[in-house]
Amino acid sequence: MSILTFSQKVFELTKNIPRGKVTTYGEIARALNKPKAGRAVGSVLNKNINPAVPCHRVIKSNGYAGGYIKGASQKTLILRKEGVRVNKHGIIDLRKYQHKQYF
DNA sequence: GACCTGACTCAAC
DNA sequence: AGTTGAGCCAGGT
Repeated sequence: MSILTFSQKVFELTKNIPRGKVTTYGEIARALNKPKAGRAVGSVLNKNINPAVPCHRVIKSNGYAGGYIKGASQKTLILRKEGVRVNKHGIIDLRKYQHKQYF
């Protein structure tokens, strides 16, 4: 049993994602040994307001940006600004930009 | 404690 | 290769 709540762990892992890289909701879930909790991860980040937690770097497993408190368009805008290439269809190449430290 | 919600995922069409 | 539906989980009511 750990002292940190699920939410706290999600936030901590998200903080570790470097600029110019991304990870997926599912990956964070797997890193927490809960491979099927991707949806719960999204629910947690949905409430994030802390700028120290770069939740815009967490995207869907299919390459789409996914949701964002300020709108999905803002999310892709910030990612591009950080050097992540997002094609005209809003798709991000995970093979190239995914942060793999959790493995 | 049952019920509902959602920034998800993946196998199966 | 795009869509669909069922499964799953934490949190809030």
